[in-house]
Order: sequence, then structure tokens, then C-alpha cells
Amino acid sequence: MERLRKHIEEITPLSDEEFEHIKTFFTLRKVRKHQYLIQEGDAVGYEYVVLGGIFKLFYLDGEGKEYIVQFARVNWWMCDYNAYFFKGKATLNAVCMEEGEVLCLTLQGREKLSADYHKMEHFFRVKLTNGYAALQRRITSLLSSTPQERYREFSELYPNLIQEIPKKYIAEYLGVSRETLSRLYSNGK
Amino acid sequence: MERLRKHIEEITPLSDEEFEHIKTFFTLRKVRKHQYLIQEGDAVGYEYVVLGGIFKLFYLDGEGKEYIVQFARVNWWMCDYNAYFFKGKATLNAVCMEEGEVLCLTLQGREKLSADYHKMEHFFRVKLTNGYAALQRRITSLLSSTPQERYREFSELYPNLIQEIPKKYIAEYLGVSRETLSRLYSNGK
DNA sequence: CGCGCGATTGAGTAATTTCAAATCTAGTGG
DNA sequence: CCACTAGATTTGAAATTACTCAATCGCGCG
Repeated sequence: MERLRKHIEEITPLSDEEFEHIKTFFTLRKVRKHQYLIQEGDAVGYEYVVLGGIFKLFYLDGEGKEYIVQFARVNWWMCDYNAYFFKGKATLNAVCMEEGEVLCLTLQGREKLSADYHKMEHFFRVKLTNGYAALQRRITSLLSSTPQERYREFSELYPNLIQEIPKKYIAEYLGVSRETLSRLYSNGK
Repeated sequence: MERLRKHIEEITPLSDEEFEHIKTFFTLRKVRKHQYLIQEGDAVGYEYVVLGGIFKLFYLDGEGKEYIVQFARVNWWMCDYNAYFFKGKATLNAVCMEEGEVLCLTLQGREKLSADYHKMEHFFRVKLTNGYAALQRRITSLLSSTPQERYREFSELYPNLIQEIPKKYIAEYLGVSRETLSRLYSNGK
């Protein structure tokens, strides 16, 4: 929980009292490799803050192919936000790739925290701001960059991830087949 | 300005007094066709709420090809948020496609409103929430759907836009060439 | 009438995908 | 320590798809 406090305080300071109350909205959950946090078709009860481990958020098409919308590591938030915010069924899946821990927050929890604490509303707004800007960049990249460029951008943005996860998942994130990705950095870069 | 009030009050009610103060942060600007609101390389001083007209937000690559990140019509917000929030130079451009009006808000204005009015912080959070969910969906679509499917999704989401703007811009939004888009709905569906 | 812009069509080209097979690697149990 | 296996990566070749380039068509407007 101390890590959560630090995370929030990167954006807004909290008194001990406030944090004591705020933290009651979060529940800790240990997650093992291959475990699902979100499963398509189900209701999405929680969003997750990653405390440790590596997770992927992905869409599964009719033929069983995966498309990775997002990776998540420590201090990243992760959810199928369309299903979560609008109380629908998930179309995305979230799975643990490397054992770790997450904090779970319900939508009521988020809204209650936001309503009761201007600070927390501010915190969520800033997080969304950053997230929105990042997604805008990702869309620009998907539209305008070649697979080579996207691979380079990715490796600059997440240099450590490249080492730690199978490359086929990076291919699924970049939107190319694993064979193509493999050829990209064998055939002259 | 009455339209702005309605727009905000879709999310949170305001007293006359509050609105009188809030509206002083916005400045009205009439925009003619082909006019730029954001130009790559420049600092991004404002974000824009569209009151009328049609706008496009796009990236221009080295060869002069356009990639449309977003269209914007009434009540849509529009900005190069990476440059705006992080005070960098714009990499995107925003241009008027159909004459209209926008309200301009500076980053200081946004932050001041958010700090002074919990309500406004809430308003911005909710808008960002919706926007984030929409971008997450767009990314999923860009990764997993064929151009045909993306075209169908687009026409379901924005049935009116299809009629009102040249199809080549829709191609730039979907990430295909205009020729390919043209063949999509002539050749069987 | 003719210009200009957008849309369409055709043909050839380039890039990526798909399918299949071979290779490599890390972890397991003997 | 070695052999074995499952998963990941690489490689090759064929098929598919979208792109580019060029020409034509259609329409609104001066």
C-alpha cells in the first residue's frame, strides 16, 4: 500500500488521515502467470493498478488471434474502459504475463473517491490526461509509421520490455505478424 | 456561450454565478474553411471546443501525406494533447474543413478552473474518461479490423460525417489509400 | 464552356501475411 | 549432466492485399 501512496503523491500530497481512508477503497490481489483479470464477455468490476509483474490487455478476434492494446507494469493502470465506465461486457482480456500484484478499484470506488476528495478527482484527471496523450500518440504512430518505425519507437519507449517478454507479443502490439517482425531486425534493421 | 453552458451541464449543474465566472476563461473564435488552429512546429497555446463547423486533426509525414487522428464537430474537444499538456511543439495540425466557431481555452485556464471548481475538475475528468475509452476502441480497431470492417464501424459511429466530407479524408482516418477505400464499397460491400 | 477537385478504375509493384518447416531456447525430470 | 519437450524464433516460398501511378470520369462553379 505504501507504493500506492507514493504513486498518488507523485501528483498530489495526502495527509496520513486521508490516505488511511483512501486506501480502504483498494483491495490487493496477487496474480500468477497466465491468470486472467478481465475476460471478454464478463462484466468488468474493477480497474487495476499494477504494483508488480507484467500484464497485457488484448483483443481476441474470431480466429483466435491476439491484438495487444496495452502492456502494463508497475504504476500503470489497466482496464477495458469501455466496459468499465459504461457497465457493459468486456471485449478485451487482461492476463498476467509475469507474476505480480495489483490493486483493484471498483467504479463506485473511483467515483466516490473523486466526489469526496477534490484531490483524487485531480489525480484521476491527471492520469487520464497522460493516458489520453499517450493514446493519441499511439494512434498517430499506427496510422503513419511503417512497422520498422513502430518497432524503433517502441524500443525507445519501452527499452526494458523488449528484453523481458517474448517478441511475438511485441508483434501483436505493433500490429504485424511475428514473422514480419522477425525479418525487420534481421534484414538490415 | 449558452451552448458551452449546456455542454458542461450535461455533466454537472452550474449556478449562474459560477458560469459567469467560468465563461471568462473561454474566448470565442470564428474560423473559416482551410484556417489552421494548430500548426506543427508551433507551441500549442489552446485547446478547442467546437461550437460549429467541422475540423480535422492530422499528422503530416515527410512526404506530405496526411493521417487524420480525429475529426471534430460540435461539442468535441480538439488538441495536440502531447504538445499542449507537456508544453512542447505541435506534431499535429488542426484545420477547419467547414466554417464554424470554437471556444479557446489555455492550459492555465484549464488548470485554474480545475483547481478552483471541483465541478470543473469533474467535468474534465468525465470528458477525458469518454475520450480515453474512445481511443482505446480506436486502437483495437486499427490493430484488429480489416479496412472493410473499419469503414463499416466508422459509418455506424459517424453516419452523418460520411455524407458531409470528402471520402478521401475518411480514407486518411481509416489508414488506407483513397483508391483502396473507393474499391471497398464498389467491389462487393 | 472549361477548370479544378474529388472519385473511380486499371495495371503493375511492393509489402505483408499465411502456411510450413527448421532451428533455437529454457525448463523439466531422469 | 543429459535428454526431452513445449514454446518461441527464424527462414523460405507462395498467396494476398494494399499501394502507387496514371488515366478517366463526374460535377459544381465561375
